[in-house]
Amino acid sequence: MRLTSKGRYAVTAMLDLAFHSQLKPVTLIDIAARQTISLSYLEQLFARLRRANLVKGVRGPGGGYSLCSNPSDISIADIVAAVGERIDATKCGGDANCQKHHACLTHDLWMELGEHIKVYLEKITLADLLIKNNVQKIAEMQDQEAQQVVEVRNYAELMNERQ
Amino acid sequence: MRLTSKGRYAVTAMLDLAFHSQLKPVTLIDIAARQTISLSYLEQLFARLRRANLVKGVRGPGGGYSLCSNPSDISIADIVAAVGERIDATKCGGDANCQKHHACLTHDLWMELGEHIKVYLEKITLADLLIKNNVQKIAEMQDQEAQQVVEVRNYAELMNERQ
DNA sequence: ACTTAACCTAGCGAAATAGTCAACTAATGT
DNA sequence: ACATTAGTTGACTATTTCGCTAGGTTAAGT
Repeated sequence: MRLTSKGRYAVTAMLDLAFHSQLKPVTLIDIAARQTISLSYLEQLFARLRRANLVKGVRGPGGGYSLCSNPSDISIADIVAAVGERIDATKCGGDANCQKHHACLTHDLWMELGEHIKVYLEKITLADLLIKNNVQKIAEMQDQEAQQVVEVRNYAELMNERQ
Repeated sequence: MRLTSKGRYAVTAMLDLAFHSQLKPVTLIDIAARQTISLSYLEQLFARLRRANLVKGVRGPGGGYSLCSNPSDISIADIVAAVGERIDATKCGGDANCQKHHACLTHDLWMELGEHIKVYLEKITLADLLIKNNVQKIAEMQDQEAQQVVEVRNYAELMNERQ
């Protein structure tokens, strides 16, 4: 079992999407900037999220990604599974052949642990996270910082043109 | 977060120990044979278990390892932590500096998940596993198989001597 | 002395992670 | 029509960890 940045990035990006894609699609460039995730890596993750029917992409100017369903219908378990993070804690993947065709001494323990975590993550949806106080505060701060970056960039371009 | 064979082996070995070390210490050779774990790898794991005061080693013939406390006082969380498996699911290890000195959008989610798993594993002790039907059945079968291996080995040695 | 088994250290091959880089295709605004 | 934006794909890579091997040293029993 393993839960790494891959799954964390995926959930963070999906949450960012849930926040900002109400009106129009959100570009990966924006998400990458706000959440400080490598753009190329995000692209890989979103390829998987799209294949799992969690997001849809719109091409061309003004394009980007948006959610396929309501935030209340997308669980953390869905997202984590979509990017291929293994929640299962057994060695055998549930086949009960961990030790020479038989189950190992602790097979049941890991099966139950995996099931436990799965149920926990299935119960939490993007909508649950959206209404959390802390999440809203952080998201607002990120928006402000991103806005400042845009302003600095525009200012720099302006000065460049004047030269 | 990550739970690999390292933690699984450690718990399995400790459970084997709880089963067989009632009367006298158990050698890692026996555990390695019963649980099909590499002996050298087991030695590394037991070095950590010993440093965490979960087991004590007795050198010399008739030596081996035994538990430091009652099986009911040793939780799975203790064992997993002793061999250094990270249960924590955050990127920052709880420091809340996942994103440029601040907490990332999903920091709380991973904190709570980690805490949830920790509590779950803290509640399960070696004694809980010992009384499980499945565990007893598997352990008995392993004992029989190990006994057969010994008999085959003795027979082979006997035939060798006759040559 | 000799065996047994704990204890210690260094290193290795395979796999996975967390990316990067570059080229390609598809849709849109002008 | 054409440049721009956005998404897709694939190959490549530095780094880390895992599971394990190989070799030794130390301490205790017989």
